[in-house]
Amino acid sequence: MDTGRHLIFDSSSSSTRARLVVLGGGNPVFRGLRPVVVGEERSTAKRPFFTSPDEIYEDEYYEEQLPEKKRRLTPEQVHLLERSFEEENKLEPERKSELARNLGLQPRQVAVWFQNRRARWKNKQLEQDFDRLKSSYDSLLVDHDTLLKDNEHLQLEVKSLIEKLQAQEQGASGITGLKLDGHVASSTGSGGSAVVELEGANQLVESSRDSYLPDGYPCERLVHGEMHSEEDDLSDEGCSYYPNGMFMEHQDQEWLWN
DNA sequence: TTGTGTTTTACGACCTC
DNA sequence: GAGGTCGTAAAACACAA
Repeated sequence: MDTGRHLIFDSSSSSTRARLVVLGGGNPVFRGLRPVVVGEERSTAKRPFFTSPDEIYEDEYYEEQLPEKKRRLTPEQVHLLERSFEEENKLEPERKSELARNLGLQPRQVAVWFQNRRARWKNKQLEQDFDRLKSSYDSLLVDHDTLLKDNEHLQLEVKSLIEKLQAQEQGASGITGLKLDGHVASSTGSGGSAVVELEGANQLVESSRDSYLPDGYPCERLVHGEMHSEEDDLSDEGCSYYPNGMFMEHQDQEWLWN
């Protein structure tokens, strides 16, 4: 990661700021030495490459190019830049020049500051989007788990009802009008619904449904208001306990995070 | 004081208009 | 060609040990 060392110089005698970039790390004297001048919007006045390691220690050069640390902008400068960024996060040339003049900075510094500020803003946006998606996902997950539990509960109830009916069928052969011809329909592979196919027994099932079905629950497929004929399709095909579009398998949700 | 993680400033490469 | 994004280096800074 650390590809080299930078020695930064500043020309105090002119507005041109010069940076000496020492590439390659290790002893700077023996590496590729390339002074890079950044001045008025990347001044073209570049100092040539050093031709020998000794040149880096030339007194004249240091007299001319005093060492400079990378300076942070003052809080006042940052404040003004922030205010300007809030107004418009893109920088037209006139605005850039004006800001630079007002802040005592190079136009290039203002441009760079805006570039970096946009990058930070974008990162922040991404973080916020992630948080929103994550909480939405977590909430869906809770709903999903709740529905799975409901479904499990329903299946148990159905099973229990069937057993009751079977017992009644055996013990009440003299009662007319109650003919059991039921079974638990196959569930969907995704923890889908359980449906009882009954003939003449809907009232028994109806009597217990309020105990576990939420208000407005789409359970018409489970218990119809009237007797079914033999031709009625009472399988659970297409009858999920999830409203349309709500159900998602856990593995199907992974795309959200990939 | 020192080691380490984070933020800020600055640049080069590449892309778009 | 100007100005944008993206990735990264390195200085500056914050902070725990």
